[in-house]
Amino acid sequence: MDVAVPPLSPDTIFMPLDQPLELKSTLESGQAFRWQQDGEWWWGVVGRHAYALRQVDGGLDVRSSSRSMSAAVTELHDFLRLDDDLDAVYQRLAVDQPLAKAVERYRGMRILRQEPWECLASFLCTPTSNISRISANLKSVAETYGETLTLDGHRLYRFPGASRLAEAGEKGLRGLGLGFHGKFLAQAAKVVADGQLDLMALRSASYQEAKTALLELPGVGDKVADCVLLFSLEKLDGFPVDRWVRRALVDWYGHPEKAKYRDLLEWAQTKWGSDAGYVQQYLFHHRRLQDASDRAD
DNA sequence: GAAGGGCCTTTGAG
DNA sequence: ACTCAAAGGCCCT
Repeated sequence: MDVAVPPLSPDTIFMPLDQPLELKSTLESGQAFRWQQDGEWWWGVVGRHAYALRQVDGGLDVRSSSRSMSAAVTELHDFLRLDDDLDAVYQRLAVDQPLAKAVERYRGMRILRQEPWECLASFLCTPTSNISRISANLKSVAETYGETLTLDGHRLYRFPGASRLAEAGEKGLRGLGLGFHGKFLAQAAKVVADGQLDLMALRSASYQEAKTALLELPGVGDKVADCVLLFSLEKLDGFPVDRWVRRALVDWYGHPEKAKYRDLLEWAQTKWGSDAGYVQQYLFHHRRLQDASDRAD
């Protein structure tokens, strides 16, 4: 069946994919909070540039504020972790019932390789919050303090650097509705801006070394640390246990409700090794959306 | 050292 | 108008 397709603007390029990718679940599964859907296009920022992405047969249509489209494709490839062999991960997880179900539903959901500072700042805003509020908070922060980018008439904002948010301070951030998260974010911003913590260097550190360093920051406990490790610091064995993952582990794998965080973490890492991060993402997303649809009944 | 409890911001749902 | 919950962490017993 033929569908009328508007012509692509001249600077749209097609990026072929040889990996499973589903944009919606990847960008709306609580790992990144600033991508926005407008019709079939997804708008967001990676590095120094704005992007618009559209899922099409066999790949993505890409628009970017970058002058070099080859650099843009490289940057997206990195961001989307297309270097991970997701089908191989699926094969290893297929023996497990809840995971097989989650993979069937959300095939193509990928872990993202985010910028460590934005990732840390984002997850400092998550405790006892919810995804829609977290997204609103981070949007305010970026619009207030971030550099403006434009792409095809759309305005997007880079996430502000640590020194900019250190200047903003707790007051400025609380003023944006961040609540007590504003204090943690301001404090972390100062530590990073002062060079006391080199986030990028943690990419080449071990899981334990990197985690120990993150746990020094006020507002960073086991869970936030594991999110930053998994979503931005190359630690695919990171296994953040939040409310939803805990429910999944209790109901589907027989763990006691009050199991200690570190016992659950060790169990997951022993069982799934460096697939633990993907396991967590599928359990989280599956469980969260399942409960949401149950409530809608 | 482990375990339990109170507290912290804001927002939306019921 | 009230209570509950939301990708938790900290501090005190």
